[in-house]
Amino acid sequence: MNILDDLNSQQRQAVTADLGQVLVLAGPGSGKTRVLTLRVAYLILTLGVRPANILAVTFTNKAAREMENRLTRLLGEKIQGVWLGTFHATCARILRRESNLLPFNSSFVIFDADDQENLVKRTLKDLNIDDKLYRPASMLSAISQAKNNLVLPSAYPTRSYRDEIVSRVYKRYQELLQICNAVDFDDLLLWAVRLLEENPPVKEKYSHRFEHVLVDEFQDTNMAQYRLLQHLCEFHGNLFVVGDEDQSIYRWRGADYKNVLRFEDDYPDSQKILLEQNYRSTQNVLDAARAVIDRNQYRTPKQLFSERGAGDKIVLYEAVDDHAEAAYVADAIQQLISAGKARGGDMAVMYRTNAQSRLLEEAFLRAGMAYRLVGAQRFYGRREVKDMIAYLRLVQNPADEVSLGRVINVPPRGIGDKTLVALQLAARQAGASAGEVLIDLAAKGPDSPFAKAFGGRGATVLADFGGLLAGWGEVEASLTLPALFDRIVSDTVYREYIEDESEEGQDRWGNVEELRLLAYEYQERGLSAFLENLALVSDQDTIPERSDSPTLLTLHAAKGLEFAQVFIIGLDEGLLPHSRSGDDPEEMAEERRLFYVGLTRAKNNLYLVRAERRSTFGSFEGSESSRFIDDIPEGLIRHLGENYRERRASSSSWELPARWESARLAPSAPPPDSSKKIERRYRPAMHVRHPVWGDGIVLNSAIRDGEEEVDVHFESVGFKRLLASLAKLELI
DNA sequence: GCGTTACATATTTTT
DNA sequence: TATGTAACGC
Repeated sequence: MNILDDLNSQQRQAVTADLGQVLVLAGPGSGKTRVLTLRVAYLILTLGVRPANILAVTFTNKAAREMENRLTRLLGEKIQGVWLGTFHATCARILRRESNLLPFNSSFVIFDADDQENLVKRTLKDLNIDDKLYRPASMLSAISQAKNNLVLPSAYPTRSYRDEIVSRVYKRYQELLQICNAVDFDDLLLWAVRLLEENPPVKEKYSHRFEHVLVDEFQDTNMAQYRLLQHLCEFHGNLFVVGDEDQSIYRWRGADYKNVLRFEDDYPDSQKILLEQNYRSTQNVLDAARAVIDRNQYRTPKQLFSERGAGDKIVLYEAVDDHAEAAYVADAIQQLISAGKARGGDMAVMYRTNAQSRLLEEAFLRAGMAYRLVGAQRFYGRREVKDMIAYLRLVQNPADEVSLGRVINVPPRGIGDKTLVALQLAARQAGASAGEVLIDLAAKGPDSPFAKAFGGRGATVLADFGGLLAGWGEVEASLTLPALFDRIVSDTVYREYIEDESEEGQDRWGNVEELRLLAYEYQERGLSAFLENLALVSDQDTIPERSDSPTLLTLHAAKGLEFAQVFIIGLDEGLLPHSRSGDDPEEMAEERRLFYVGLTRAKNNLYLVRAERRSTFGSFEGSESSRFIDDIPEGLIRHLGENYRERRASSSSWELPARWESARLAPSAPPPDSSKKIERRYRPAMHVRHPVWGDGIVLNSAIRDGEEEVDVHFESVGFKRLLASLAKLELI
């Protein structure tokens, strides 16, 4: 069997493992995708399993596509029928098939993060809850967490007053989703699990069908996904999962690497196979990575080894400040390129937070160097793109009030807040969807029973909009998708609305055209397939694959990628590990894994970079070296930078061009004149009144940077820190 | 409905 | 620092 020829013994053991439950723990660069793909090929070619009886799930479209390509190369036509896709896409597929058993119909739309936020805001308004005290983002994360753990609104625990609020918001949020004939990302999983649990025949159908279930990145599964897998493989019991606890970096999205341990508990007869040979990195890189990750608990220790030799030492560069840090990176990369030691596309700069990319970009720009920034502004997040998608969604699903709210007055057609609220009210009372009311208004005009609910002008403009909607609905079946798209653009005069003389306007229209191009590809499959893909495809998929420029990206975005030269910047306490991880050991362990993921992206060289001082929100502060650096054995490191000037002077290496010093910003302005003393106007225990927050008591007051900062406890909102010069505080 | 201003806020973001 | 947003006034 030639597909097994190039495998090492561990890989071969995994690919040809006996049926039943198999857990493959695959270190970075150990060929896990290869093993997964070959396992599918092995099932089909050697064991004669029919493709339609195989389900393979991944987390990203990219991973799914990658697998599909490799399988096609191996199997050709024989891959036809394999269910291969992301968790979410797989669930959506099942839900559409079984929608008669669910509280929404098969034209349901999938709400993305943006839509969710809109809906939660509306929920809060509905329930008269202060969105300052109960932030939509925090409500959503609580709801998401509940869904990931399969907790329904009725079962939401109410241990505190806050829980009580969340519970009410969760409940109402779900009702609104249902009114909109929509589901959110988490619902796709949750509903799929409920569908299987509450309808035994359905579960039987799918679990009979899927003789083999295979899973990629298993360490990133949450409770809902884990349960789903259990149900789907219940009948045949063939569950093949591949993952690496050490690369679990999505805890905050509900992922629980402990599912790896759970798997072994739940399936005591399962086989466990470790892939420990690394084909990517030099031994020095692996040794450093291992030193870092070995400090984590609850994991299977692995002995990663490489046959690529020790390689170069890891460079640790300590810059004087964050500007110098960025300048060093840009310079070092330029030197590498001009010395012919690397190509731009071989290099990446990784950081903990997106904000860190700004200084890098500036440094690259100043040096006249091209770069590729991952995850900056998202194509699908652009306003004009979202607008067009909202129109299309309304055609498919007129009940979608979030999309309706988005575009009913875009371009402006005189439908304000009041009219919109009246419309929703009328719809609720009639037990109809907002879209139906609009269409009825358009058809019957003043004779419509709804006309009375609005002022004369309101009824007219709403009817006009309803007319548009109804018109699109009629032609949807007969027009191709791009034709429908054009019709909407022309009916709404959308181009004239966004395209002005400015470059920005041109860009905007360009984005709309790009979306139309995408619609063109969906001529055959139609509107609903198009919308589903838009919802389930991530922005990562829109990144151009090929480029010969260095890549700038977050550590999260780097997972699964590899580069010859890797720079990791910001190795300071507070940034990596991030201060938000606080003293929670689980969070700290995740920060460590994140660093580990970054380290193991490197094939040849690693550059760890930090700054003695960096500016955070305006103020300039000294920073401590990251604790993770201390974990790397001294013998693997070569020191450069601020603290090591002597060594630098004695070495004639290219890592430190003299130029970088001049690349730093001009000396900063002299410190604010401290001679002009500022008097403290507020003292503890003073009673004050704020125009917004009302009455409060001064807790403390201090002069900082020539400004008086006052800490006040308000009766309405609690603790606030204010600038005396800005806040209009009144003594009472 | 639009532009201005004041102010709060500031991780990561596979789907 | 710089950015987004929410309330305010026209």
